[in-house]
Amino acid sequence: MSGTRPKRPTDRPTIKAVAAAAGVSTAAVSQAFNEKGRLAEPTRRRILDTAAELGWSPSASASALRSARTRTLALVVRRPTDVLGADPHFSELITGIEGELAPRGYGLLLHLVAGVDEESALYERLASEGRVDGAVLTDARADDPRPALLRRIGLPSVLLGAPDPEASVPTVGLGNQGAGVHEAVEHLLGLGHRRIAYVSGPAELQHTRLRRTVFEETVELAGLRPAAVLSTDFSESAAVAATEELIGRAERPTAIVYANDSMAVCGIGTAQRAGLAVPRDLSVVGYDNLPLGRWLHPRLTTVDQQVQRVGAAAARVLLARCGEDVPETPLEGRPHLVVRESTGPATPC
Amino acid sequence: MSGTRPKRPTDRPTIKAVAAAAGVSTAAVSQAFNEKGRLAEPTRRRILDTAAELGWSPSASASALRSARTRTLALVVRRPTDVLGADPHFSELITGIEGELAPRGYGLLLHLVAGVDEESALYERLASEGRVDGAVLTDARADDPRPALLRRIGLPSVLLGAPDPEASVPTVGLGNQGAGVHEAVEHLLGLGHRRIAYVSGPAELQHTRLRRTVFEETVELAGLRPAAVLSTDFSESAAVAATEELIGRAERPTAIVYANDSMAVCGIGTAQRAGLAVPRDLSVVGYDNLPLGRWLHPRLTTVDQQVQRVGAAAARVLLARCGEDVPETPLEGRPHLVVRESTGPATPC
DNA sequence: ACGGAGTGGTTAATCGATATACCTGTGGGA
DNA sequence: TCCCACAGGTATATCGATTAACCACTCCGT
Repeated sequence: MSGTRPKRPTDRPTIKAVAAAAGVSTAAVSQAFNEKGRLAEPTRRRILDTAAELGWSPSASASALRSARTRTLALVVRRPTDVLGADPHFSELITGIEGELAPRGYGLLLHLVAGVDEESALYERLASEGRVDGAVLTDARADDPRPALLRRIGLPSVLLGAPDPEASVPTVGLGNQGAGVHEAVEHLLGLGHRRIAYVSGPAELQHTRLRRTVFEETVELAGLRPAAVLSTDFSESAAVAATEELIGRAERPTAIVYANDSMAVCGIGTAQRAGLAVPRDLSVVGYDNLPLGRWLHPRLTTVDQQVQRVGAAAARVLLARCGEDVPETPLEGRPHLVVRESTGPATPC
Repeated sequence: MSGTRPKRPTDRPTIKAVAAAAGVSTAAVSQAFNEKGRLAEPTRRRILDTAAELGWSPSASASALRSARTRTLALVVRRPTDVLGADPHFSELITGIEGELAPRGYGLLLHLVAGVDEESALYERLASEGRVDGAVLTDARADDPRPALLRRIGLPSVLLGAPDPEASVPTVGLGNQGAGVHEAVEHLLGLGHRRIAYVSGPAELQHTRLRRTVFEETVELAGLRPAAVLSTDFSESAAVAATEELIGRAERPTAIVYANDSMAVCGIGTAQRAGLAVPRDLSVVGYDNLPLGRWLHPRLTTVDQQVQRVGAAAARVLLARCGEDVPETPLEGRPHLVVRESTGPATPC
């Protein structure tokens, strides 16, 4: 004899044991679990009952091998250089995704990578090993190489970002992505601010460019010019540096809009440390509506973009691509400004 | 004919194709990739090269089925009632774990659950489906049912918490867990504080009880009594409520120690909102040393417990249990107080 | 009475890699 | 010269489920 049992400590029951115990063929057991084929209801019941009794569930590897479906999706998180500021953002996203996966027995394979190349290599490996049925792509970039890559290697995916019918993979995101920043700027203008600055994320991210453009347009539409537009890598230290630069200026801005909440929080801290009161001396707006913002003092005015709901929607699209029977719930709504306490009337200085 | 090819869109090369292309048997290819058996170095090279050329990696499901090893570990995160305060904590943990998994080709399967029962059911399913090789158990509880459960179902696991040789599964954590809180209290006493309160986490968590006990002992050793000890569920709202209760008292505490950073941040916000200055009117200490704390104003004094390193150590223990060749790097060190700006001299009121 | 359509299953090939047992050639010691 | 050890592979059973194809039986209309 050749091939031998690896004999793991766990000797779990197999489909054969269940079939024998229920007095049916293994095919019947499989059908009972997959709701395929045609089984009389009593038979199905009996099979399910005996399986429960024996504590049996189909082996994930065996069924993945045979059916070429792993019931697992991948989420790759690219970490910026240092401590990632966008982190709580991902927690929210994961919550949204998991909410759709769990009830369907799907799993989420999470990976952390350092850079773009590493990320691509990882997708290639995941696809090549057949480890997942699909992947959620976050942070759409300008000229993003990933959709083409995933399409080439045949791994279903969704891209998070502005809905784009032209894209080579489905894109999921709230419509009218600029609305949030637009609203934020209007809000500040309404409060009398005339010198408004924007602290942006990395220029290669698509949403970053869009928001920045909307910022500039909205300000210019009011007959003004942006006080400043600074780019950062989303890191806390960059946010601090940008803020210091801005409030150190002779004509310092009376309001700063940040590309995400984490940076806004750093910005508030930095301003306060410099002796400025928020919002009296400086108004601050964030983006993401992280839970944290509600509890700070002052509470953060921010843009809610419903990351959780977007994550859930992305998961649904992907599940549908994987042949799951998922309700078509199109994602509606748009980013909305949540006015709290970090913004106030402009005070001439 | 019966069994037929499911014919997925992706028709990836198989081990057979590689074997043929390299002019060897499939067994040889397998051995080349698993560094088992005896292959001449040139042969191994050639196989690896042709595999790379064809873009082949062994199918995860097939090799999992045959070898009974999935090269995947599970991390189940139990979410408290509402927005989880402990979240950034998990991000750190995941970072630590992934750092060890990635270089070895392991994956991390992440699940979110609502309660303890759901968590147990999930482990049973994961084990029963053979989806993972092991699991990291977070938040050790008093009378934690999970170690026994995982031992019964034969799923390797590590428990994060105070090292305990008695435990039925290996436990990973910094030694002398109480040291951080002890140091924090000594620090406050040294600053002249006499009315110190503690805002604790859920009583059923082991580390919570330990820290609380250490808090009480240290205070009493100084001949004082705790100003108050309040239990919460780690949620932001509970932290706010506890803080409001404390600062509303006639004899309000001059310092509050929180069981984690998220709550401490909420506490600072709440105190400031009530018109108190931190640390002038109230000193605040957190626990975890989240990145965020460095950027707030005032910067948060907190206890560093090196969550990342603990996560990495846990992963190593688990990998070793899975037969991986992992260096025995025992985890040393203990929690340390990081003094920043949220604590200051007590002012009599 | 007989063909056709259901109903409710079963049979067996197959997914792709792994691991044990086996085979073959080469060199060295007795 | 013979035999054994050993290096360097190969042959194949096997992991545990899935699924297309098939089969036995009942029921019904004509």
